[in-house]
Amino acid sequence: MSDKNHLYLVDGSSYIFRAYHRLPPLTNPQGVPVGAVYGYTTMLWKLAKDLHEADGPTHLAVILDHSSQSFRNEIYDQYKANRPDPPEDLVPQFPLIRHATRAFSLPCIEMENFEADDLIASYTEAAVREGWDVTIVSSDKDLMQLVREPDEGPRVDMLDTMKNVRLGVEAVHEKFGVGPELVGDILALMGDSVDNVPGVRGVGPKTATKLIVEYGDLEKALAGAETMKPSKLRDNLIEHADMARLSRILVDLKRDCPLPDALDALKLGAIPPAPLKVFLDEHGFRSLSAKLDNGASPGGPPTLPKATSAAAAEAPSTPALPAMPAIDRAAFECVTTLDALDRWIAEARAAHVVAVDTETASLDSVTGRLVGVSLATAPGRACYIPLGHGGTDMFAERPEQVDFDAALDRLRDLFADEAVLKVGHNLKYDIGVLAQHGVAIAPYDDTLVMSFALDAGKHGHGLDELARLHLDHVCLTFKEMCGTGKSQISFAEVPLDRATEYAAEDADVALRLWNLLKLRLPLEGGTRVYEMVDRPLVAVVESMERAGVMVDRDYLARLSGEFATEMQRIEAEIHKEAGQPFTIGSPKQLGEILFDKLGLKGGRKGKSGDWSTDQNELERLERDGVPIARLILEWRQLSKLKSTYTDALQAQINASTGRVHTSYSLVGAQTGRLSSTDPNLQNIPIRTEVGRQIRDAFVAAPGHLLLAADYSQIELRLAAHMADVPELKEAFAQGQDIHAATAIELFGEVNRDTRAKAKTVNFSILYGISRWGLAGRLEITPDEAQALISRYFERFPGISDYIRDTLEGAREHGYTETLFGRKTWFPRIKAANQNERQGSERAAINAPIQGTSADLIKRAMARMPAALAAAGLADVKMLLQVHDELVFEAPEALAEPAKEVIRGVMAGAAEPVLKLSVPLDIDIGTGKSWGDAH
DNA sequence: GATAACTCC
DNA sequence: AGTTCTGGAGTTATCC
Repeated sequence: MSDKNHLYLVDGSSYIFRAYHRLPPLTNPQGVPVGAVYGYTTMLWKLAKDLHEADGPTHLAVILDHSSQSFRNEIYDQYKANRPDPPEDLVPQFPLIRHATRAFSLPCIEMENFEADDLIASYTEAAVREGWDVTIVSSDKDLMQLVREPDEGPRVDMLDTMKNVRLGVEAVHEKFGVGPELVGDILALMGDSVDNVPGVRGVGPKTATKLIVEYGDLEKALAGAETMKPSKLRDNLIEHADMARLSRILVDLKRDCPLPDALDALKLGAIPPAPLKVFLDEHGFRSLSAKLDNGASPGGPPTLPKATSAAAAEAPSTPALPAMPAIDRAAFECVTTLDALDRWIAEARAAHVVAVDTETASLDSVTGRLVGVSLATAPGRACYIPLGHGGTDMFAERPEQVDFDAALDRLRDLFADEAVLKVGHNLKYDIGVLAQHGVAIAPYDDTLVMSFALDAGKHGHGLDELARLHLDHVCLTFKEMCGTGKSQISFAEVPLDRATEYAAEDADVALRLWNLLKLRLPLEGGTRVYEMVDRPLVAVVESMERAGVMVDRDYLARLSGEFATEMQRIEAEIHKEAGQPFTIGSPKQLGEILFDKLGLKGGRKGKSGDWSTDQNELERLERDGVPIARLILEWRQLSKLKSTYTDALQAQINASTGRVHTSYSLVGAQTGRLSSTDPNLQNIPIRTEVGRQIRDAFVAAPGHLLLAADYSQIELRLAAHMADVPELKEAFAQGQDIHAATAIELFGEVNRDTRAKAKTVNFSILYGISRWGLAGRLEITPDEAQALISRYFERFPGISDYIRDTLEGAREHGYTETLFGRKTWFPRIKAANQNERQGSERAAINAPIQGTSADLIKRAMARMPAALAAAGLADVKMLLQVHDELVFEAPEALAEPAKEVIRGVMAGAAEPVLKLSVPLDIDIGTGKSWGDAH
């Protein structure tokens, strides 16, 4: 950070036009349109907040056009003559820009006869003469003439706050192909239809750049026209030379206007909150107002997190903090004696917080051998304790290290110390590794989970990514330590000095991130969901993973064999139908066989140019009476079941436990759902009879039963509650068939057909489907689908209100929220690209419902172990979660009593913070296998 | 590594 | 000018 003065000049007039087109048409409580003003206000907030940041403003002024007339009209009476009137709902926002600026106690400068651009140019000149840096907050191409980037001396750049990019000389070159000093010449040749700068007919940006680059400047290009070979361009240049010269004068910026305020008067300081508060409340800018109430004041210490506007969503969230020392890998200590270890442990106890990271020989927390532990006690204070480096056999060479057991004994006490908070990034992993050695970790904070609670949807949450975003630091990578592919080595083989740099850095970074994120949680409303749901869940989910689930290997092998035989039979039939052998598993070959060789009609091609052969397409062919289609579908199903389940699952059985240990990600789904990998136990087949057999491979241990408990219709229930639909709530309260009830509302009668349709509509609405999507699903026309949707909204007006309110909220704030306050961000909700935007809209409609459902089951999971223990059922183990279902393993005698405890915890998951207006019904079954338990 | 296909809620 | 074709996940296979 430099103590140099840095002047920010905000081009208010051009900003408001852009904001008007980019932001939704909000109105304030008085009904005045304020969308652009809101954008402007959040921009000022962000700019003022960056005071004291590197490259942030020390001085700031907003520059406005005084009127539509300026001295240029005297030079050329047609200047800006055919500019259209501003849109009707933008006009009342012009004066509000001045109000907003005054509310921030910032200088607002305008001057008769001069345009904002001229004042900006003049202030820039004056500041540069004083040796100040200048940032012009605008994306107006005319102002690019002012950019400068000398080897030494002041720098002038531009800042586009909407795209959050800074533009320097390089960007000018990119846009115009020449440096800033020649931009005026380019603009003069091009002309500008909006400002009615004539330019030369037939010359656009490309030709203008070509001419200036070739001849050197405007005058030389005009002079050179005479010698050009005859062309339309040559004629135009000669004919319009005078217009080009006039244009050059019009686009030139006046750099010596009188300055209404002296430079020093533009000094940026703490912004008095009182007038700002009045302004924010007057216009209903609630999120900013709340921030102000929370103590965040833009412009002066303390500087706190930025506004929760959609614009802010695109930038990384980095609150200003007391300065931390730079990350210095050379300062990390490699601990090789017990004395040194004791000193670090004492330091951690004194600090009452320690960041922890474990290194293992493989990436599996159940089998991964512990290789070392790193600790950090303060930013910049970190060490690595190697415990298992070197070869594993008795005679292998091992670098000097502390005694494994003695070190773990000492760490065990520290990690269980109630007075020392343990911080880690993805602690679930470290808890799992250390549990293998009888070491427990409590209390703890997890920066991965904290980041997710704050920024789900904004960016990833990996340690390296967060370090780049929040600490502007690039971490050493695992790849740099261990290599990749065949030559990859185990972390145990990494030399101690390198291992120390890598491992201690991770602990140091985690601790720094924790310092940032713990500050943001309460300010941004993330505390409740983090403390009540996600943080306690880390240990609960870890114990589920470690428990694993028993899988019957012989049974799977038998199924694999059956599937293989059946596949061979079908394969032969398919090849016979096709008249030649081919790879059925290749969609490309299959498409060619079906549509080129056999000449089947009605195929569609995807964007790769290949024929589509997906399930929809094959089912269509089947209906058209094409026998091969059915065979392919059957073959595909068996192939999927065999490769993904019956073969793969056998390989996933852990050799030492004899069980399958999945890994759950707490940050895997933007909505707050868990995800499951290695293997994914959340997509075990159930829909078809053949697939269902795989569920029978998941069995209870001898003397035990599996118990499966699932929420019935949870998302529809939550939709009925959240959108406040009396008819649906009533139907749920009376335990009615909800799809049948919907069918009555939609079609006036219930039969198989109308119920199935109603069910489709119910789910489709939750997913924000369009009429075209529904039409495809129900095989009706888009018009009929639209009629159905309209009728649904008419019958359940709460649903259409919910959708409207959810989308408005997402556009205004950039995020949606669950009933428990979990945020999901939608940075693309205002994307110019329609597909992207509508995709975000559908996701935003669904996220509060799916996310609330995820919150509920997670709350149930977090409470479950204690509830079971309190009922004397500590031997009942929670094993699996499948979004609305929990699977337990219970000693046979405990299965019945466990049912009631589990039902109680699940049904009461919303309480006490929330009273739902619909009951939560739980279906519970038991059996020797997962299949039986359903 | 990308794409298409399929599995689940 | 012309299109819009349900949300959230993970794994396997083929092909480049």
